[in-house]
Amino acid sequence: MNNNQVITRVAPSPTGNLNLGTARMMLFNYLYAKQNNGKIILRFEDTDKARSRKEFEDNIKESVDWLGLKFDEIYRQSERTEIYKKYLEKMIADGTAYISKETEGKRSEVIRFKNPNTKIAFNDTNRGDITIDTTDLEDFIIARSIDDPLYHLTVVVDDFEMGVTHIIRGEDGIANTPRQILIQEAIGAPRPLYTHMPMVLGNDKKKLSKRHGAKSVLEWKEEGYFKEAIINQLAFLGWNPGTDQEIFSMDELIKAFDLSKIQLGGAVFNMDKLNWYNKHYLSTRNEGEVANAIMDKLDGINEDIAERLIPTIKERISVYSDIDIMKESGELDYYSNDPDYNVNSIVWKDSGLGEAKEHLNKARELLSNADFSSAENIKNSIWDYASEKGKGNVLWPLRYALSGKDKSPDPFELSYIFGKEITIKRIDNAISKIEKE
RNA sequence: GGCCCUAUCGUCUAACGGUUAGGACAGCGCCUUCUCAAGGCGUAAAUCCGGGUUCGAUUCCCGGUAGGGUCACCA
Repeated sequence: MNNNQVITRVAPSPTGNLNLGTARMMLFNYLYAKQNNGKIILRFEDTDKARSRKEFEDNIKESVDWLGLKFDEIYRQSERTEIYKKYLEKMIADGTAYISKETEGKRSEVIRFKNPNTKIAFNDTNRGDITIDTTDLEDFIIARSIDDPLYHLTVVVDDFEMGVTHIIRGEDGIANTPRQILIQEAIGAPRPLYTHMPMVLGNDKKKLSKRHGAKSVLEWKEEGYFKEAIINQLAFLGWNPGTDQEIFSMDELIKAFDLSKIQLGGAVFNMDKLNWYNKHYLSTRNEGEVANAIMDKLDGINEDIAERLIPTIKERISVYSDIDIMKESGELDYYSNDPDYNVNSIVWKDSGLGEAKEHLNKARELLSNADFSSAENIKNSIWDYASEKGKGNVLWPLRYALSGKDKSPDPFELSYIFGKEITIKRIDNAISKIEKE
């Protein structure tokens, strides 16, 4: 047992699903522990029996597993009542706590801490010395009863019992620190090192919350975000390596992480940057895995077409859920249904309807004899003609005939995706539409 | 409101008294191109204000201002 071993902890209360803010706190504790060959403890602070739920605990566990955060030890405070009781009894015997008769509140009797009413000065590793007068804290309550301890007591006892050396927590913990130091001193616990991280903010600069549509880690996962993107994004919220490197794997983060470089001011969560990270990781992902994921989202589209559509989709999304958005906006309709045409749109710029028809006929002929095994081959079959007649004059009507949209992938790609039969059919449809005019 | 924390481009940030204040995302422009997307190149954009200290302040100190946090028999 090494007395100098770094031990960090993260202590969520299972009263909700794991959100990004807490996940970020876990990440920093994890990085710091790992880079110092230390330990990290996960402790469920479930002393509030009314609000704590097993399903949230499960959600938190599943989330950290997915993120790749491995904890060395896991505890549940509700199973440690005897330990807290021991300290409570000792404190009462010592006179640092006492049983108090109450005239207000839910109980007629609670246990209060005997506040010495001093100024507490503590050092935050990054913020320097912070001094707070504890007088207005009064004799705060540390337990509902001897068997029913409250947060401040359990935190201090556990951090002591578990040998926690470094507390890395949110800035909102600053206000709690004096109370906890008071209790440490009462039970003779050493003072750990404190680092308070800036909050994650929404666009309105307020603490990120459900109101901002803040999603749980698993919900991000459901949308198709990669854990690498989320970890990378989270790491850069309130920290940076001081170099121009933006992309970091977990191992690189462990090496590069520097607690002293943690920012002091709050950081706004930037969705665009997350999407950028995710697109990056999408591009470096195993192709088979990506193909399967995209394929799943493309149900409802003919399987052969969907198969050939995959690379086109991959290039156009940042995250898999973008495909759902494309579907809803109708952007994918022409992959499963022949489009309707607005005759005027078939024509490229100021060229005429007759000309469009002529080029479509020629394109039909060339494509009938073309090798459809790749978009490149299709392009080759028609490229010379298009170059000669003007690419816009030929390619725009062709592309429009295939998609019925002003904006779409290029006609070679579309032809390849559709295959010869559908390609020819749609050209015929467009031609007959022109003829009906 | 009391107490505490914070303050560089729109956003995330670099700078540890001397820089043309750098990078990334987003934006804009150009190139590529039949359109869109992707890609390449480029461009615009910041030291909250006022006092000090100093030969010299983004940087150190003080005061404002603004933002955030916290004031439970929650954690």
